[in-house]
Amino acid sequence: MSEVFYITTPIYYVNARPHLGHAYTTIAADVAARFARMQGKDTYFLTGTDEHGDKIVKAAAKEDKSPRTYVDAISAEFRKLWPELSITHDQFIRTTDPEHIRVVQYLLQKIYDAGDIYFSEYEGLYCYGCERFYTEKELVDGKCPDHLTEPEKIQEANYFFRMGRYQEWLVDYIHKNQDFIRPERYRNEILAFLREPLEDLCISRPVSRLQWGIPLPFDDRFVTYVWFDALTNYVSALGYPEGDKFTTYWPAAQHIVAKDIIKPHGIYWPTMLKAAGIPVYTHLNVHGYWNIAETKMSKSLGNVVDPLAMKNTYGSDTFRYFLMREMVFGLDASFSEEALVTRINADLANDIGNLFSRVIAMTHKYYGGKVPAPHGTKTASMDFGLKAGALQATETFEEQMPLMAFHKALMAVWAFIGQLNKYIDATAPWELQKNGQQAELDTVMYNLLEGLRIVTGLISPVMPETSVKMQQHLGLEDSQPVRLETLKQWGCLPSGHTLPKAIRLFPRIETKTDADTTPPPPPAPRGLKDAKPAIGIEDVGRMDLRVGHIIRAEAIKKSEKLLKLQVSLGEEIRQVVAGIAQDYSPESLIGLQVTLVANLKPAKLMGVRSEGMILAANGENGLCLASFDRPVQAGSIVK
RNA sequence: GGCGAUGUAGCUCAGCUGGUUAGAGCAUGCGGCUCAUAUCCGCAGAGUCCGGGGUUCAAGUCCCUGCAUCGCCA
Repeated sequence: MSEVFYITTPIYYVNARPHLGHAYTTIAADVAARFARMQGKDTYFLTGTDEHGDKIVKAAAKEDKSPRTYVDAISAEFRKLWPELSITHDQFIRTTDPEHIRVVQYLLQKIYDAGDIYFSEYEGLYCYGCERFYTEKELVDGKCPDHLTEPEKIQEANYFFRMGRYQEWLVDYIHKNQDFIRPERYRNEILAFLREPLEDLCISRPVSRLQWGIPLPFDDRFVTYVWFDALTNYVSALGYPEGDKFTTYWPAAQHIVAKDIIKPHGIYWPTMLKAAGIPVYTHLNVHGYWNIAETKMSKSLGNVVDPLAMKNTYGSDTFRYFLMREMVFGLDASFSEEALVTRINADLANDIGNLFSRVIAMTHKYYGGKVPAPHGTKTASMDFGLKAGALQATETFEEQMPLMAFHKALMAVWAFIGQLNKYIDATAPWELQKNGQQAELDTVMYNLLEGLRIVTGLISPVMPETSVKMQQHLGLEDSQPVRLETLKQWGCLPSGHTLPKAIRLFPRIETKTDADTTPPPPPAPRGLKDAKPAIGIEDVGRMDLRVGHIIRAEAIKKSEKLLKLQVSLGEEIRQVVAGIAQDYSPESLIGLQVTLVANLKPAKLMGVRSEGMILAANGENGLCLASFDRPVQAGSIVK
């Protein structure tokens, strides 16, 4: 095994704010990086933002900003988000970084000098609305499918990268390196694509059409376009061509990407590297999409899951665990808060949280919190396959993690957690205590704590915060990063030291069952006391509020609070029952202007029909009717 | 239209090169324990392994075909 590990996420295009997909990719890369560190590898983890291109210019214009101001703002959002999700990247690169720009130009020049970039003039159908060319086939009735206008035939010249030249080499390379692109389905997709002749890649845009880009070093009338700029980040970040980091880490490079960008990463990038004389990366790891399930809980979220909101509601570790456990790397998965809550309660609260809690609690009960010493061979019968189970879990974990099979790795850990819970049942420490079987009890309790030590280590790449918390409660030195090697050895937990009291690692989340069909309220927008859930303008619009003039008022017999009012809305007169008798006498109301909810369903109060509702403030000195500071025509709309 | 993938318990999915009564988690029902976050442990029910052919002593697993869903390409 190599001693070095270099992992990257794609650099995220800043025409949109961070969403679930970004979070997943980045967390997956972080988990891989943390695992590599756990293996003792010299690890480098890169992420960043992609900031050039016409979409950015447009998005910036929409917000009335310069591209620079705009990309600074969105890029900052990504940069601020990652620490919230416990992301431990070593570098955050931006394609607007001067060092990156220099490397892109260096690389372009190098490939240009080698003769793999050429200039070519061509004629095409151009839609000015879309600012792009269309092929005949893409058009609908000869018109742009977006703008429904006929594109114009224009001539343009651009620079092209001779990608086709490397097609054979690439096919051959993919055949020789079975796991170059993985999982296999995406490898097959790339190979299928490569069965057709590979066209050369247009890598420029004339400055007349786009200024927000990196100028070609050999022709300043052009800037480089999208992929050439973006992909280069993986080497520019390392200081290619001569940086130490490049020399050290590049040979161990791995990329993680979502399936929508496999072509640039699986085809453009390897051929670019080949043309530049750079060895290709070792693995392209491709994952699927998160489908957002429309459920009761998530309706209010719309179709975008905000990673930060998830973290704030459920916690970073929990969110990370869910994403890693729920998705089979490579396949699509569906996201719903219901599924998330199910995982939290079942896997985290019940399985691991409760296990941790009960073991620590027993340690306090039986030993005053002091870790007992095991009794070795004398109590060997108390093993119940626990040591073997621990090793099995660790080995499976070690096997699956480098394959990005996070769900399988976690399943192995949970199998061991299940075994620990069974172990408690089988050994029944409370019985041992009652029967005075001290040696057995010592061994059992030590084994449980030791088992927890291993669990703590195994979950650390996925749930770093929880892992640290557990380590502290097991009396382990948290300053020491967890090493995989120590998880394969049984008996590393020292005896004799005193543990802190147990804590709830993962509180259960109470779910409302059946009866509750209304979605739980989204958080109130402000910190008001008794704040109600947020509503949209359409909800406000549903209320028909009117100015009413009170023309008659009388008390309702046997009621202390209610008054019967006749309220004029101009065209009609409404009878309204109002609960204001304690603060207003009937006489005092005549002629007052009030606010009336005019479309409230009629109801009977104390046997009296009421066709609306008068609004009033509930102040310290009783009720105060919502009135108007000037005369307003009865029936006027209030909004 | 071409290529490919998938279709297994109510839900989400494991089932490698074909071989005993088809598995796990969640959900459901019952039982047990009491150390623990009303948690944990055990048991149970439930599946024509998409339909139809075929190869084989033996097929969820291989072949053909149909249907459905999805992806890539055009």
